Amino acid sequence: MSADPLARLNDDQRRAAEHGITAGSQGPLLIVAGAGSGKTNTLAHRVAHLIRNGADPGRILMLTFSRRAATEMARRVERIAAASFGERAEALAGALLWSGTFHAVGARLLREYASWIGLDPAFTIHDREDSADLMNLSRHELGFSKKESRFPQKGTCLAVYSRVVNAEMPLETALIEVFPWCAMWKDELAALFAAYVEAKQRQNVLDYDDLLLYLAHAMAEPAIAESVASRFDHVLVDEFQDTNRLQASILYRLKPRGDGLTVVGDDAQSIYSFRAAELRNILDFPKAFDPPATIVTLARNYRSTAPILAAANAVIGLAQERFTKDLWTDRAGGEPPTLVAVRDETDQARYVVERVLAAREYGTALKAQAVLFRASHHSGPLEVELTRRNIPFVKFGGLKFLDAAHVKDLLALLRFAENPRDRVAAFRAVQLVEGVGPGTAGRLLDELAAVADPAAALAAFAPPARAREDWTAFATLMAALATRSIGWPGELAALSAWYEPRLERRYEDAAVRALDLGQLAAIAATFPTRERFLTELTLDPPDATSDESGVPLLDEDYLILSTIHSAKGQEWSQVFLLNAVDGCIPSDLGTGSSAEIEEERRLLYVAMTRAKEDLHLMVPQRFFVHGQPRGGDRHVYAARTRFIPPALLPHFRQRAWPPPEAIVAGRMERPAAPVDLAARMRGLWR
DNA sequence: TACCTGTGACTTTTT
DNA sequence: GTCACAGGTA
Repeated sequence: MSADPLARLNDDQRRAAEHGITAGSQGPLLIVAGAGSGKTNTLAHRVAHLIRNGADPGRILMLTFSRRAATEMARRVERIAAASFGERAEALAGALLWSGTFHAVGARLLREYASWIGLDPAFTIHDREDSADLMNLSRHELGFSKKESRFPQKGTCLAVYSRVVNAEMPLETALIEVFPWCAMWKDELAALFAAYVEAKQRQNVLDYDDLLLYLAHAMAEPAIAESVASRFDHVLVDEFQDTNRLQASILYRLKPRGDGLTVVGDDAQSIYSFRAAELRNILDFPKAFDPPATIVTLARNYRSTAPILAAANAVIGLAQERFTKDLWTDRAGGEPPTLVAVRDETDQARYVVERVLAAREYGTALKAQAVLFRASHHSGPLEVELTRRNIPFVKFGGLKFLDAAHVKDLLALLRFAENPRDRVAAFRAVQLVEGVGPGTAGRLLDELAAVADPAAALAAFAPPARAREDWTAFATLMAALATRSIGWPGELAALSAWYEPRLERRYEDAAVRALDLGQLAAIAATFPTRERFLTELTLDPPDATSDESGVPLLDEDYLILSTIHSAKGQEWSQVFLLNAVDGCIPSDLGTGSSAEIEEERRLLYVAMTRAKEDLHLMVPQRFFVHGQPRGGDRHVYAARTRFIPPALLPHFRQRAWPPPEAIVAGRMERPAAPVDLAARMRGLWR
């Protein structure tokens, strides 16, 4: 144990870590922490310092916004605690019982307090897809799918609902401000949402928003608020600029006077307004309390070289509105970021691979390098090139393992067994039986909903003639799952065995998909019960799918591919940003309002500030458009992102790749004598 | 009623 | 390249 555990912090960081401990006051604290300013480190030191000064780690609540931030935080606290506690660190491992996303903590508290609020603690949690499907059922039942002019699709309906809940705003306001093209459907949407809520309650399911909504409303009851609040002496919130109003409500009900409350954030890195993140949460935090919260600002950047930081500062400097100061660093030297002009996405991928391999030759591990992009599908050509050249990579963000149809099938079966009233799961599950379609499924579900014992009704159900043969095996299997006679995780193996013939019938690539089922079984084995598996899988889905290349083992070296959103809070030695062109950043889907444009600018800022040593912004001159006939060659010519106008070019180095000479050397072979084209042109008219 | 096929609209970021 | 939906057939 070192003499001063905080010795490695600078003065500002130390003030943040020690706040309220030496002074004896436990007033609220706001840490405004710029990119790379050692934010997570400071927060982790604060937690360790609290514990060292007598705080009970079991009574510390650490809330983060994303799952990735949650794991990162837990890891750092454990490491720092281990360093400063020495031998006692062993006893501390796992002592931080309450650390996770708002949603995960919400789910856990709701299960504990279920009986207080008339909730069945065995509720299942619907992910976004499931919620949209359930919304769709109500949409059909109300007859909105057959309107003369098009009614919003299920995903849009859910987005409106989610906005209303998370932003705590009236439906009308949400429609006007965020979904103006749906404003004509206000009454229908209100009716739809009412039906949706009733459907959820009948089936004993909660969606993501409910995890926050139920908790917020429960906490409005003084008795419950007091009980929950009394469990926590300290509450720390990371990425506070990304929280929405509903989350703020929960926080203020938990700690109305702000005692022991610490929040950390950076308004320049707010990139989640599509999820109703409310920048005012962080701006108004200090004055929400009396006396106001203490503010500590961390403006020194320890991550990037001076030229990279200067370029990033220049980009964010053009923002219309900004509250935090520029970051500074004393890391001298380094190259300015490079703007790389390439012909198309294929060359872009080749350039990245070439540079990644070159850097590895000079000693930069693949893991210390990352390729970032705005939308998940932007990495497609790069993934092809990486696979072709046998370079291992792991992709974060975008399509989830759980989104694959065959994985969803298996989970639907499992969820149906766990909660027979879960209509979305049941609807999907029973249609896996050959000869059962939407009609039969609907009829069965109505029967199940009407009886007291759904398991018995399932066994007694008489399916249509051609489904009869398959049905017996299905009903037997589901009965076994209902009575839990097989045991966990053997249930999943039994389901897979039943499901696999269907897999081969349905999909060409059944072999690849079967691997996913194997992986699912491996994941399942790490959970003690079926219920825990289902809950935690919904809230904490695995990131990577097992395609042909397979998931690299954790001790292997691999390249990181990530959406910018998923890259927040991370850092790498060398960073590539794909498609730094208008239409991608800003996305042409997000250029409606100036607020949206500003968010895209912050997105570029977040991407740039991930780099420690080298930063490459890729500018493909053209790329192919989706949604055209096979083999079509429609493409658009792209311009450099508008967030790097000519005035900012001095902060960058520009190059074209491949260099012009390479093209000449590779392609041209001059004829012995020059061809006199001019003479031929003249000859055309003679 | 299940299932196949053709047509048209849409395609972000995450819990 | 996907999803929602309409229409035809067994």
